Amino acid sequence: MGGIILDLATQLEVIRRGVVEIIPEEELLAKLRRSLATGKPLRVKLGLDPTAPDIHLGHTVVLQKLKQFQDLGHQVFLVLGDYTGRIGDPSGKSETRKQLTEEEVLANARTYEEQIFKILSPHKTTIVFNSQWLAPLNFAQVLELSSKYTVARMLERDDFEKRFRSQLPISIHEFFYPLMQGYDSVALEADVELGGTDQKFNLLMGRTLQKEYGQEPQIAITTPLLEGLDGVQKMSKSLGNYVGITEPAGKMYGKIMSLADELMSRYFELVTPLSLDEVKVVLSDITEGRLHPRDAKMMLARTIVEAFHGIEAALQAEAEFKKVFQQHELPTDISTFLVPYEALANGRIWLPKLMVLAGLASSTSEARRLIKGGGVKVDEEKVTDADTEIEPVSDLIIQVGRRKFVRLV
RNA sequence: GGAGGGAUACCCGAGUGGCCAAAGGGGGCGGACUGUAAAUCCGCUGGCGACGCCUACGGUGGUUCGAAUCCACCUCCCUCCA
Repeated sequence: MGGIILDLATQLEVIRRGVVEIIPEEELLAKLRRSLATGKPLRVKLGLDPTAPDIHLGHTVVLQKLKQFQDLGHQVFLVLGDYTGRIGDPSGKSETRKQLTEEEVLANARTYEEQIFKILSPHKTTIVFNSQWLAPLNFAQVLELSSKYTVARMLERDDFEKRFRSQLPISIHEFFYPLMQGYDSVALEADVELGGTDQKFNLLMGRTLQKEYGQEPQIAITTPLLEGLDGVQKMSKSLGNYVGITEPAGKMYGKIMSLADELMSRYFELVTPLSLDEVKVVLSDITEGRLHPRDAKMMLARTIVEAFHGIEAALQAEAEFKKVFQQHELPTDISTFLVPYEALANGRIWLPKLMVLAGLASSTSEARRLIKGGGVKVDEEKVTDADTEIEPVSDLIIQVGRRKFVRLV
């Protein structure tokens, strides 16, 4: 339904925007042309490996590209790699990943499904699990699949090659990951597969296998990888340098504000809906002194939060941020803590103990360190004596560092 | 199947009988500076109402006044030969 409405040039322009490579572009052209002529949408595939169940801003780059395809009227398939997830994609990793259990994979996949529709249109998206066609394969079929590719070619892949050269272990089963992902394309008869640049090898494997199985090869389209909060490594949950799309507005805003300035342009380009021209204007305004980098970053944070939480929440997060970090005032919402009666001695409590109970420190030893390091304030007064005992009157505010607050009740 | 090497805190990695709660780096946390950051500088980075005690160097036993360090066995990893 919906059908293909836009002409070739427009489609191509939309598809090209922000991608790293289209391999090969002429074939894409041919496919699009045929699709226009026949009215048959292209089958566009994106595989997700449900190892870490939270979608973050890094994923949104490729998801947005997928969304564009579906807006153009093409048929979008989201392959949840429940079967492949059991192996763990070795792409870009220098070591063997741990294998997940079936239960873990399924639970993660369900979480993905819930989050994915913050970006994609549910009724235009087909979600499939690759166990559907991988699980029924028998040993002979698996052998046949593995005979379609050689060890030498497998070792061409950058990360395998590195591991092989530095004599790190590569399990045989890891060779199956690209084969399985490629087979997904065969099973779906994909016309296009999307993926981050680190997926290039796997995407090309799809082409190879489709040819082997007598199909027209898919087009591989790669999107840039978004750097994580550290600005160095790609955003990933396991590295902890991510912004999850379901995170609360305030937290999301704060995380984006903590980005290094140099990273702003990447985020503007890859995760905001601003056009490249608009981004250029923002950047030149900064370099020419018309726009304060901080204000640009606030605009970035606001725009991103708005995309996932709406304009109201975004403005509120921004107001809160200004209040706490620019004016150094107390935040509006401070989580409260009730001191248990039995923790009191003569109506007083030892501060480190209170901090542990209230979740502000993981141990009294850590609490002592924080106090000695000058990071603890009680009612906005710095405390430096670790032996301090306080009377826990209600509305007393305990602050640790710049961002952890607790109000006693 | 045979020979050799290794496992140290969140990670990497030094330490080969007491001076070791364990060098150094990374990461993290706190402070200063800022624009919130980055960069830079300083401090902290096992637990315990603590100038002391407890738990810790893959696991289990042993030698010793004393073990991360020496011995035995076990587990896991790697290398070379086949």
